[in-house]
Amino acid sequence: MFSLSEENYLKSIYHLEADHGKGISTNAIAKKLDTKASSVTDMIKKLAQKGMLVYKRYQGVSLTKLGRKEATNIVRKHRLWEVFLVDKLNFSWDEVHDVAEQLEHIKSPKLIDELDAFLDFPKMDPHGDPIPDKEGNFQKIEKKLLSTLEEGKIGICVGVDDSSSDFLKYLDKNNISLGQKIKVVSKESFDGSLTILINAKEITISKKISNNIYIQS
Amino acid sequence: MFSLSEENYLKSIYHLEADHGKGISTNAIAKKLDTKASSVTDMIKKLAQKGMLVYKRYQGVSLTKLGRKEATNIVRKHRLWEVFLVDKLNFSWDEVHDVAEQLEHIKSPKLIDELDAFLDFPKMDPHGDPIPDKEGNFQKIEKKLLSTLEEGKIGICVGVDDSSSDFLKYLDKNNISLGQKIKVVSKESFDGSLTILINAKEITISKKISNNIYIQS
DNA sequence: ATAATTTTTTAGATAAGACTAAAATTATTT
DNA sequence: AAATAATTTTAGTCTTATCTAAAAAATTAT
Repeated sequence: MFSLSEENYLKSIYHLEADHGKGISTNAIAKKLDTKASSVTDMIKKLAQKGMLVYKRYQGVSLTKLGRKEATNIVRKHRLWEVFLVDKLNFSWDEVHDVAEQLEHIKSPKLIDELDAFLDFPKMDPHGDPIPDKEGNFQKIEKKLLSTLEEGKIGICVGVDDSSSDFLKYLDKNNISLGQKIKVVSKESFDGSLTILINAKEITISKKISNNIYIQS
Repeated sequence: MFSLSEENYLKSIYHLEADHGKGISTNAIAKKLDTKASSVTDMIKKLAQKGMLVYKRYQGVSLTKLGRKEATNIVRKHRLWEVFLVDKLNFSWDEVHDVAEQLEHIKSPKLIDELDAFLDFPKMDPHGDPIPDKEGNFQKIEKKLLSTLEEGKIGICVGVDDSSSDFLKYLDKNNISLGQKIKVVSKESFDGSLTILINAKEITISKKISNNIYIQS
């Protein structure tokens, strides 16, 4: 069994590996968890001890198979709870994160599989991120950043990179949601801003925004 | 905000007060929480500091209005989650306690009220215990112990005192559930054992069992 | 290649919550 | 009412997970 803290470390390292490949630095983990590097050193020693990751002094860490399995399960729980909150309890996609952050640590062999069934085995969470199945497998979704879409092309929103409440509220305000059809009308080469067509309405978004929206085209 | 530990103390003291009236001894709390009296002393000092209970050295404790409100809310959460687990996730009534024990500590202003609505504002949990509403009010259920029912009389099972898995499994095995009609066929004065009629079938139960079943008659 | 900088680790401290053992208080007997 | 027993509190220790400050190692710049 793992403590709440240990689980948070495993999850963070998992996400960092997904974004930047193996070999995660102490500092990167510290930044992700908003803690100090010295605290990270202590914890990764403990997790290495438990066989969850490989650690060599000054060399950063990589999850072991076991560690990845553990982390995947936490991610699975997090995302299933998010679906529950949105689908069943009327949460909006910008409200779910903090609560799911707590719910993901509930320990029960039966609970999460029943929840999965109750939700009808969803394949992705409210932000378009894939939900691992019981065995830890999930389908990789073909996606690219909206910012890479060429002028005149059409894409469908399949996810967001940033899941902060502020960003998601911005999207809501502009009618951007999962499954939404988006057409790039024009692209400003100076600052990378995009004019896009949504529901027959044109809006202009900054490069920073289009860099956080995933589309399928 | 309260820590997990503080919440568990508040909840235990609340239950002890419900059973034995005000003025709960250090030892009683220690026994309930399976901890040492010295640990209890430390914690009740802290909770007294926070205005959750009244404490005078060597005199035991009583919850303040605020403390009771806090405790009631935890009980509300616990029981709502129990309903969720049984009604939606196919848990049986002997499986819910440990998971609800974890879920009751999830902190979210919105979560519990949405859950309440989602479950259609249930008035009691799977063991027949009342669920406090948002304001902390709940209806007291008229009930008495099956052991006090006279020969020939009929009652309806409305709750259980002991919620241990073993006891609940015993009840399942003998078709005793909430709402079940029970007729006392005969009463053995020697050991207080009861022969009862359930679904046209007679079974004999010990005094210990009948002392843990609440009925309405 | 050496100096300066950054990153990482170690050492020692702190807070929460639990524990043991001993002292203080209250309750019960005789 | 004194003696004994039980309960409660205090004092000091331990563990987990944090922190700060300083030392060690690695990286980058000159």
